[in-house]
Amino acid sequence: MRIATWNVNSLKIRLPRVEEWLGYARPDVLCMQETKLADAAFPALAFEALGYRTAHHGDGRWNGVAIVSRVGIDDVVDGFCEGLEADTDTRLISATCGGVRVSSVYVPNGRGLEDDHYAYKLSWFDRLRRHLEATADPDVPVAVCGDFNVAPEDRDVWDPAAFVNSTHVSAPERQALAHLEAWGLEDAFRLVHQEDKLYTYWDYRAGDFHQHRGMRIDLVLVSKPLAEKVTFAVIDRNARKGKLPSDHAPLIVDTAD
DNA sequence: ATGGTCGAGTATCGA
Repeated sequence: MRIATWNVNSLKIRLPRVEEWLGYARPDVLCMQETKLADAAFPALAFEALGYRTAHHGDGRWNGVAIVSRVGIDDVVDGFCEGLEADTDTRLISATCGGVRVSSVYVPNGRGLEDDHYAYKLSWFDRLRRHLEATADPDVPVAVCGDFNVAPEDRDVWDPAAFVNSTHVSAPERQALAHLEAWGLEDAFRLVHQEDKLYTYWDYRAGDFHQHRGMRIDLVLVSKPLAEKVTFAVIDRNARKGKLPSDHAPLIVDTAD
Protein backbone atom coordinates (compact mmCIF):
# COMPACT_ATOMS: atom_id res chain seq x y z
CA MET A 1 0.00 0.00 0.00
CA ARG A 2 1.28 3.45 -0.92
CA ILE A 3 0.25 6.29 1.39
CA ALA A 4 1.19 9.90 0.66
CA THR A 5 0.73 13.30 2.27
CA TRP A 6 1.02 16.73 0.69
CA ASN A 7 0.30 20.23 1.92
CA VAL A 8 -0.96 21.62 -1.39
CA ASN A 9 -1.33 25.28 -0.29
CA SER A 10 -4.64 25.90 -2.09
CA LEU A 11 -6.13 23.02 -4.04
CA LYS A 12 -7.87 25.54 -6.28
CA ILE A 13 -4.60 26.74 -7.75
CA ARG A 14 -2.75 23.43 -7.28
CA LEU A 15 -5.24 20.98 -8.82
CA PRO A 16 -3.33 20.61 -12.13
CA ARG A 17 -0.12 19.79 -10.26
CA VAL A 18 -1.93 17.33 -7.99
CA GLU A 19 -3.59 15.58 -10.95
CA GLU A 20 -0.25 15.35 -12.75
CA TRP A 21 1.40 13.97 -9.63
CA LEU A 22 -1.29 11.35 -9.00
CA GLY A 23 -0.73 10.20 -12.57
CA TYR A 24 2.83 9.14 -11.92
CA ALA A 25 3.07 8.61 -8.16
CA ARG A 26 -0.20 6.61 -8.06
CA PRO A 27 -0.62 6.49 -4.27
CA ASP A 28 -3.41 4.31 -2.93
CA VAL A 29 -4.21 7.07 -0.45
CA LEU A 30 -3.29 10.77 -0.58
CA CYS A 31 -3.84 13.06 2.40
CA MET A 32 -3.91 16.76 1.54
CA GLN A 33 -3.74 19.84 3.74
CA GLU A 34 -4.44 23.54 3.21
CA THR A 35 -6.97 22.95 0.46
CA LYS A 36 -8.40 26.39 1.35
CA LEU A 37 -11.77 25.27 0.00
CA ALA A 38 -15.30 24.96 1.27
CA ASP A 39 -16.70 21.43 0.99
CA ALA A 40 -19.02 22.54 -1.84
CA ALA A 41 -16.03 23.71 -3.88
CA PHE A 42 -13.96 20.53 -3.48
CA PRO A 43 -13.24 19.11 -6.97
CA ALA A 44 -14.41 15.56 -6.23
CA LEU A 45 -15.09 14.78 -9.91
CA ALA A 46 -11.47 15.47 -10.87
CA PHE A 47 -10.29 12.84 -8.39
CA GLU A 48 -13.02 10.36 -9.28
CA ALA A 49 -11.91 10.60 -12.91
CA LEU A 50 -8.50 9.32 -11.75
CA GLY A 51 -10.03 6.46 -9.78
CA TYR A 52 -10.13 8.04 -6.33
CA ARG A 53 -12.96 8.43 -3.87
CA THR A 54 -12.81 11.51 -1.70
CA ALA A 55 -13.52 13.02 1.71
CA HIS A 56 -12.98 16.70 2.48
CA HIS A 57 -13.37 18.89 5.55
CA GLY A 58 -13.06 22.60 4.84
CA ASP A 59 -14.83 25.88 5.40
CA GLY A 60 -13.36 28.09 2.75
CA ARG A 61 -10.60 30.56 3.10
CA TRP A 62 -8.02 28.88 5.37
CA ASN A 63 -7.02 25.35 6.37
CA GLY A 64 -9.04 22.51 4.85
CA VAL A 65 -8.00 18.83 4.79
CA ALA A 66 -8.83 15.93 2.48
CA ILE A 67 -8.29 12.22 1.95
CA VAL A 68 -8.54 10.66 -1.51
CA SER A 69 -8.33 6.89 -1.86
CA ARG A 70 -8.52 4.22 -4.53
CA VAL A 71 -8.74 1.43 -1.93
CA GLY A 72 -12.06 2.51 -0.43
CA ILE A 73 -13.00 5.28 1.99
CA ASP A 74 -15.36 4.48 4.86
CA ASP A 75 -16.37 5.77 8.27
CA VAL A 76 -15.37 9.36 7.54
CA VAL A 77 -15.10 11.63 10.59
CA ASP A 78 -14.60 15.39 10.40
CA GLY A 79 -12.52 16.93 13.18
CA PHE A 80 -12.08 15.68 16.71
CA CYS A 81 -14.34 13.32 18.55
CA GLU A 82 -12.68 13.23 21.95
CA GLY A 83 -15.74 14.68 23.66
CA LEU A 84 -14.80 18.36 23.77
CA GLU A 85 -16.26 21.28 21.85
CA ALA A 86 -15.67 21.42 18.09
CA ASP A 87 -12.37 22.82 16.83
CA THR A 88 -12.54 26.37 15.53
CA ASP A 89 -10.68 25.32 12.35
CA THR A 90 -10.96 22.54 9.75
CA ARG A 91 -7.67 20.74 10.42
CA LEU A 92 -8.50 17.03 10.78
CA ILE A 93 -10.33 14.37 8.79
CA SER A 94 -10.19 10.61 9.28
CA ALA A 95 -11.36 7.62 7.25
CA THR A 96 -10.72 3.91 6.84
CA CYS A 97 -8.95 3.13 3.56
CA GLY A 98 -7.88 -0.38 2.60
CA GLY A 99 -7.94 -1.56 6.21
CA VAL A 100 -5.93 1.40 7.54
CA ARG A 101 -7.38 4.09 9.79
CA VAL A 102 -6.03 7.19 8.05
CA SER A 103 -6.05 10.78 9.32
CA SER A 104 -5.10 13.89 7.38
CA VAL A 105 -3.90 16.53 9.84
CA TYR A 106 -2.92 20.19 9.55
CA VAL A 107 -1.40 21.17 12.88
CA PRO A 108 -1.65 24.90 13.70
CA ASN A 109 1.46 26.91 12.78
CA GLY A 110 1.87 28.58 16.17
CA ARG A 111 3.10 31.88 14.68
CA GLY A 112 5.32 32.83 17.66
CA LEU A 113 6.33 31.46 21.03
CA GLU A 114 4.34 34.18 22.84
CA ASP A 115 1.33 34.07 20.52
CA ASP A 116 -2.07 32.70 21.53
CA HIS A 117 -1.81 30.54 18.41
CA TYR A 118 1.16 28.76 19.98
CA ALA A 119 -0.96 27.70 22.96
CA TYR A 120 -3.64 26.60 20.49
CA LYS A 121 -1.00 24.53 18.69
CA LEU A 122 0.08 22.73 21.86
CA SER A 123 -3.53 22.08 22.92
CA TRP A 124 -4.28 20.85 19.40
CA PHE A 125 -1.62 18.14 19.72
CA ASP A 126 -3.16 17.08 23.03
CA ARG A 127 -6.60 16.89 21.48
CA LEU A 128 -5.27 14.80 18.61
CA ARG A 129 -3.81 12.30 21.07
CA ARG A 130 -7.14 12.13 22.92
CA HIS A 131 -8.94 11.73 19.60
CA LEU A 132 -6.77 8.71 18.77
CA GLU A 133 -7.34 7.26 22.22
CA ALA A 134 -11.09 7.59 21.70
CA THR A 135 -11.34 6.35 18.11
CA ALA A 136 -8.40 4.08 17.25
CA ASP A 137 -6.13 1.34 18.54
CA PRO A 138 -2.34 1.29 18.13
CA ASP A 139 -2.48 -2.50 17.68
CA VAL A 140 -4.27 -2.14 14.34
CA PRO A 141 -3.03 -0.29 11.21
CA VAL A 142 -3.20 3.48 11.79
CA ALA A 143 -1.56 6.23 9.69
CA VAL A 144 -1.63 9.84 10.89
CA CYS A 145 -0.40 11.90 7.95
CA GLY A 146 0.08 15.58 7.39
CA ASP A 147 1.75 18.87 8.09
CA PHE A 148 2.73 18.76 11.77
CA ASN A 149 4.47 22.15 11.72
CA VAL A 150 7.18 20.68 13.96
CA ALA A 151 10.67 19.59 12.96
CA PRO A 152 11.20 16.56 15.21
CA GLU A 153 14.97 17.03 15.62
CA ASP A 154 17.67 19.58 14.85
CA ARG A 155 18.77 17.50 11.83
CA ASP A 156 15.32 18.24 10.38
CA VAL A 157 16.04 21.96 9.85
CA TRP A 158 18.60 23.55 7.55
CA ASP A 159 20.26 25.56 10.33
CA PRO A 160 19.27 25.11 13.98
CA ALA A 161 20.89 28.46 14.81
CA ALA A 162 18.39 30.20 12.54
CA PHE A 163 15.47 28.83 14.58
CA VAL A 164 16.44 29.91 18.09
CA ASN A 165 13.34 31.32 19.81
CA SER A 166 11.19 30.29 16.85
CA THR A 167 8.28 27.93 16.49
CA HIS A 168 8.59 24.48 14.87
CA VAL A 169 11.65 23.50 16.95
CA SER A 170 10.82 24.52 20.54
CA ALA A 171 11.00 21.91 23.29
CA PRO A 172 7.26 22.07 24.12
CA GLU A 173 6.34 21.49 20.47
CA ARG A 174 8.74 18.56 20.16
CA GLN A 175 7.44 17.14 23.43
CA ALA A 176 3.86 17.49 22.17
CA LEU A 177 4.79 15.54 19.04
CA ALA A 178 6.64 12.94 21.11
CA HIS A 179 3.61 12.55 23.38
CA LEU A 180 1.44 11.94 20.33
CA GLU A 181 3.90 9.31 19.06
CA ALA A 182 3.97 7.71 22.53
CA TRP A 183 0.36 6.64 21.90
CA GLY A 184 1.92 4.10 19.53
CA LEU A 185 3.14 5.80 16.35
CA GLU A 186 6.47 5.84 14.54
CA ASP A 187 7.92 8.32 12.03
CA ALA A 188 7.79 6.14 8.91
CA PHE A 189 10.31 8.25 6.98
CA ARG A 190 12.95 7.76 9.69
CA LEU A 191 12.45 4.00 9.59
CA VAL A 192 13.97 4.18 6.11
CA HIS A 193 16.25 7.24 6.04
CA GLN A 194 18.74 8.47 8.64
CA GLU A 195 20.43 11.20 6.60
CA ASP A 196 20.12 14.86 7.52
CA LYS A 197 19.26 17.67 5.06
CA LEU A 198 16.09 15.93 3.90
CA TYR A 199 13.20 18.38 3.94
CA THR A 200 9.54 18.57 2.95
CA TYR A 201 9.02 22.35 3.13
CA TRP A 202 10.91 25.34 1.78
CA ASP A 203 9.75 28.95 2.11
CA TYR A 204 8.92 30.57 -1.23
CA ARG A 205 11.07 33.56 -0.30
CA ALA A 206 14.71 34.32 -0.92
CA GLY A 207 15.42 31.26 -3.04
CA ASP A 208 15.21 28.96 -0.02
CA PHE A 209 14.45 25.89 -2.12
CA HIS A 210 17.47 26.33 -4.36
CA GLN A 211 19.66 27.11 -1.34
CA HIS A 212 18.48 23.93 0.42
CA ARG A 213 17.06 25.94 3.31
CA GLY A 214 14.16 23.70 4.32
CA MET A 215 12.49 21.85 7.15
CA ARG A 216 11.11 18.33 7.54
CA ILE A 217 7.70 19.06 9.03
CA ASP A 218 5.42 16.79 6.97
CA LEU A 219 5.21 13.31 8.47
CA VAL A 220 3.53 9.95 8.10
CA LEU A 221 3.17 8.46 11.57
CA VAL A 222 2.27 4.77 11.61
CA SER A 223 1.24 2.28 14.27
CA LYS A 224 3.36 -0.81 14.85
CA PRO A 225 1.46 -3.16 12.50
CA LEU A 226 2.25 -0.76 9.65
CA ALA A 227 5.72 0.22 10.86
CA GLU A 228 6.78 -3.42 10.62
CA LYS A 229 5.79 -3.44 6.94
CA VAL A 230 7.35 -0.19 5.71
CA THR A 231 9.43 -0.96 2.61
CA PHE A 232 10.13 2.47 1.06
CA ALA A 233 9.79 6.17 1.71
CA VAL A 234 10.66 9.23 -0.35
CA ILE A 235 10.13 12.97 -0.42
CA ASP A 236 9.32 13.90 -4.03
CA ARG A 237 11.39 17.08 -4.39
CA ASN A 238 10.56 17.20 -8.08
CA ALA A 239 7.02 18.23 -7.14
CA ARG A 240 8.47 21.34 -5.45
CA LYS A 241 10.01 22.46 -8.77
CA GLY A 242 8.52 23.91 -11.92
CA LYS A 243 5.41 25.98 -12.53
CA LEU A 244 3.16 26.98 -9.63
CA PRO A 245 4.55 24.59 -7.01
CA SER A 246 3.29 24.26 -3.46
CA ASP A 247 5.87 25.29 -0.86
CA HIS A 248 5.70 21.68 0.41
CA ALA A 249 6.78 18.49 -1.36
CA PRO A 250 4.74 15.29 -1.10
CA LEU A 251 5.95 12.46 1.15
CA ILE A 252 5.37 8.86 0.03
CA VAL A 253 5.48 5.76 2.27
CA ASP A 254 5.07 2.21 0.96
CA THR A 255 4.11 -0.79 3.06
CA ALA A 256 4.13 -4.48 2.10
CA ASP A 257 0.78 -6.11 1.13
C1' DA B 1 21.47 46.85 -1.65
C1' DT B 2 18.72 45.15 5.19
C1' DG B 3 14.64 43.01 0.65
C1' DG B 4 13.50 38.87 -1.35
C1' DT B 5 7.09 35.06 -2.13
C1' DC B 6 3.02 33.10 -2.44
C1' DG B 7 -2.41 32.63 -1.95
C1' DA B 8 -6.40 34.20 0.15
C1' DG B 9 -9.03 38.44 -1.79
C1' DT B 10 -8.69 43.47 -3.22
C1' DA B 11 -6.46 45.77 2.41
C1' DT B 12 -3.96 43.05 4.67
C1' DC B 13 -3.47 38.55 6.89
C1' DG B 14 -1.39 33.99 7.18
C1' DA B 15 2.43 30.95 6.18
